[in-house]
Amino acid sequence: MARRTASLHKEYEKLLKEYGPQAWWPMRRGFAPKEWEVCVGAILTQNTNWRNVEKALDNLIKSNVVTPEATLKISSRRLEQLVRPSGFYRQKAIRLKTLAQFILSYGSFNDFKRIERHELLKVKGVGPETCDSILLYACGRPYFVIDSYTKRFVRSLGMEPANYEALRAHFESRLPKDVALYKEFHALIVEWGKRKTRTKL
DNA sequence: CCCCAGGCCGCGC
DNA sequence: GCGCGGCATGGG
Repeated sequence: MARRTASLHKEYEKLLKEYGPQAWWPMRRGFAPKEWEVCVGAILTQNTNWRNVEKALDNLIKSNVVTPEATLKISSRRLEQLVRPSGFYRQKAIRLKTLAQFILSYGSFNDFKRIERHELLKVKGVGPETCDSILLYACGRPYFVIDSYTKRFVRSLGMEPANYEALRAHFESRLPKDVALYKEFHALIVEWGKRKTRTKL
């Protein structure tokens, strides 16, 4: 176990060599998403195919609902219709408004960025994966994201994934505390997962 | 027609 | 602290 897990960084290097550097968060319209868009994506992708999330993101962008302020201002009914393609749309509309309100209560997004993890986890609709996605990809903080792809990946290495926190500790304790590395490794794992399950692009 | 997708909440136990 | 049903759309 120790030998296998100690080589986690080598698994990273293998993926990097095979796939090349990935976008840190799915790139849309040819450029990297803004911080709030990452938060929105993290909520909308909960148990949902990213393709459906993109449709919802397109709707939000077309309607210029691209900030926490605009997300609070729009009616719940309208917001529901915009995010509808991503599924669970009533829940997700609520979660977006809740998160927007929460972030704005910090004043600026930059102030929000220093939030304690356990505080962000208290927000209704923000579970461990959504939380760490926001912390890593929107706040630039060194928290390794554990999602279904990550669990599949460690299983492919011959480990049984433990609970979320244990798995996160597993990654974080065996990798240099490096935000860029965490982002890249996670993106590579997602790419790995998509290639493995892809039947058709 | 059935299964799945980058979860999370609320409940019962 | 863990297991389970509910939440909903779109693609294979």
